[in-house]
Amino acid sequence: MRVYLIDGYSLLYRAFYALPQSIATSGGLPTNALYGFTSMVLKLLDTDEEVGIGVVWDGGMPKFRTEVFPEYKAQRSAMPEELKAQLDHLDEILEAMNIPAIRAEGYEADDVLATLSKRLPEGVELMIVTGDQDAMQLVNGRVKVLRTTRGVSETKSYGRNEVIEEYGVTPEQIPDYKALTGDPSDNIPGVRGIGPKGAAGLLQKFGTVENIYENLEEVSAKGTRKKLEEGRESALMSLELARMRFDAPVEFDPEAVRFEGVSPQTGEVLRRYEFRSLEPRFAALPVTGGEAMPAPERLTVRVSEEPLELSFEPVAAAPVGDGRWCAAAGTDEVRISSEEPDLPLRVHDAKGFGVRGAAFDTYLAAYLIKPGLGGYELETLAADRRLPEVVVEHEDPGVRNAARRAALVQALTPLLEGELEKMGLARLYYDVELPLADVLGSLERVGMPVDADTLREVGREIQGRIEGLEESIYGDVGHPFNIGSPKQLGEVLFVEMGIPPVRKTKTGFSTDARVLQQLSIEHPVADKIIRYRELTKLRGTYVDGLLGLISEDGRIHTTLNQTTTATGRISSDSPNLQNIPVRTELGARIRDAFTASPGRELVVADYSQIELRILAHMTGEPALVEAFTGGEDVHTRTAAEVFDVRPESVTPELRRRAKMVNFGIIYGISGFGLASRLGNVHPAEADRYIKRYMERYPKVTEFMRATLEEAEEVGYSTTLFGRRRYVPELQNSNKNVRKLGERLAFNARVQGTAADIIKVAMVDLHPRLTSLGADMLMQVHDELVFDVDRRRVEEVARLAAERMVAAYDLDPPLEVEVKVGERWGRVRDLPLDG
DNA sequence: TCAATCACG
DNA sequence: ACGTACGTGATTGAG
Repeated sequence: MRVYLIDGYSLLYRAFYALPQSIATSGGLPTNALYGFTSMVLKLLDTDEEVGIGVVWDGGMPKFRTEVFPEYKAQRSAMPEELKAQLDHLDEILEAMNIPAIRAEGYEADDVLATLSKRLPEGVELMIVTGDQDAMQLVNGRVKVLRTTRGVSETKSYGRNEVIEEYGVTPEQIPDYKALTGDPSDNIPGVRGIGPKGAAGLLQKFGTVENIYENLEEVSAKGTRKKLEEGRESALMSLELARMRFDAPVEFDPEAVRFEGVSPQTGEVLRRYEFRSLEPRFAALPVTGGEAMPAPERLTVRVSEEPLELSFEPVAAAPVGDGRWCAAAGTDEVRISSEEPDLPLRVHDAKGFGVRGAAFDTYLAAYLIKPGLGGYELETLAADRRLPEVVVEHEDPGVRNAARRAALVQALTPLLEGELEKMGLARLYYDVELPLADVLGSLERVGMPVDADTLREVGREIQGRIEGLEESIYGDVGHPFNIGSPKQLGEVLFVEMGIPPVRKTKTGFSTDARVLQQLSIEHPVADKIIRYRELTKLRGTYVDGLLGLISEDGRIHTTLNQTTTATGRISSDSPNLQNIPVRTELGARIRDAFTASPGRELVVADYSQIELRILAHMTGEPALVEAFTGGEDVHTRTAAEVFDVRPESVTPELRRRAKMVNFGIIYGISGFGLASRLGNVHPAEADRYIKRYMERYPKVTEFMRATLEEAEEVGYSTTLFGRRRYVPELQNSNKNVRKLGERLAFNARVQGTAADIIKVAMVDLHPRLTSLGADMLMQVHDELVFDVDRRRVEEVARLAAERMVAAYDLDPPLEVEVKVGERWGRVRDLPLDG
């Protein structure tokens, strides 16, 4: 049997430094070392032969070497935080994969490996897996070293011949070799001035260090002899250090390391670390109950075909797929039902399965408990909470799966309920998120009416303009090329035409709108490219894209995601109706294709400056609160404060800058960032704006400080409604990542509170609209769109504005503006005074 | 599949 | 000294 013994820390460090830090879970946990380590293990196990595998770790401080030489390994700096954070998780992964850990108290991993290499039982061949060279001295007929190269993606196997080829000495001579050359990583000094070539030559002639010193007069080169003489003491001490010890209290037990398969939990564990690319490789591995660990508890579920009995208890359910459902009343009995399940139901993703009025939704609960994970699979939630595996006794795979899911939901519900309660999220859950799922489901089903003819007409006009621009651009450049390829465009502008590049991206020249804007002053072609980009964007995403998504009912039915954002906002996809153009003239014409249904008008109600009002409320900053309660224009007020002018002297340009400053504050500001948005303002100047803002609005400054202090302590920041955003970035050792964490923590409070407020308004408004025969069509973060009978426009507008303002008793109060029109791109103000 | 770009709040 | 504004989703080109 071939046995792989991995030098744990060696491989871990190698993986950590070889792989990019950008490998991390969506929750921010760095996983590069875990990924590299796991990938290597999978590589070793990718065989049909019988193998053994284990990981060898240091077992406490090695007394022996510190006595000989106190500075031993003193050079090694402390483990980086990002690696430390991964260490515990590696235990979990290896445990799940049934890979044993091997260590001996007071002995280093090297010593354990050395001892084991001398105690191989009959029929065992040892392969030592490591990222460094120490183990080379152990190589013999039955022991080889597998060393990682090029990071961890490739390996090289060292037998006796390979060692000789690379080092010029035999494996037995490696300690002597290191005693001469030294090894900085182990702080072995060696002999000053003797390198690999010299050491190999000497050892080829004399065999050992001892022999070299006994026959020093035979060393022909005078310089070398002198160096050896001076380094005698150092060489002998180094030899002591370089030799491994073979007396660790360990025995080689092939049965303990024999690999028979990974535990059934491995899939869940790897999924939790988001190692998606590794999944196919581990799927090929055999699975066992895992002798080393207690067999997992199983929950066996019986399925009955009898019709579901009515019950007053909530019932967990999952769809079978053919209109029937599996319903779990307890976790050990599941029934199939094709009845209407009017019962209060517990489900996972009610909206996704068309369930209304759910009593509990594990999907939404998991999101509130930890937003920003990117996915909330039922199986993952169950594995995270160490739920037993559910086994269903039924022949139909569809039924089996549905029954299993129903049982999991039933078992998870009380756990998640308890977590929500403990975290202070129960109200937000039951009063807002859970009812909101029904509202969003309704918006999706109703859909946005779209006028395809308008879209096609705008499309034709855009197409004409694109063709004209293409010709003109080719003319300027001198030949045709793919304007849509940033690579080709960069080549044309900055190489062929010799225009000095403004910025670089990771892969080449930056050609984004800001760069082109800057170039357009001297080079008219840049402006044409800007317009070309705008037009092709409109054509591709909004004309062609939307036309392809109009349903037979003449409407577009988007999907509204309730669990995707880190801040609590909802998002829209397939298509995204939250980014329909509005800012340019042509963009607004695309928006015109979204219409009211016949006989109706669109009513658009949006919160005015909701994020800045929230900031005023949360900070209690008088200057900010007054600006709103006094009905001032907040950007003008900020301009007056920051630029130190009277409000009536604020020019449009100053107001524009102040508006940027206000946005910057909400996003978490830096002078450089602000300057780069403002253009023609130096970072130092922008820094002064910020400094001035902080002086004029001291309570905002204090609030930011308090937010960070708390987030650092508890690990998350909260909205007014208690919604959390975890900010692991604050613990990162990289200063820039920590700075990012500060911005995230602060911004999430403001953006998240705004998201909470409009969600409350939606839940409140939806049933009231139904009774007035009006439809809610869309939510765009701070704005709601309604489809309203002409005769009821004013009534609905008043109701919407009133309920949106009432959603939260803010100080300064919330304010809502209402617009009306047949087309989304042409809505006019609807004054509602009195 | 990833990076660049750009649409929205 | 160093890298830099928050949150999304869709399209495109290129490896």
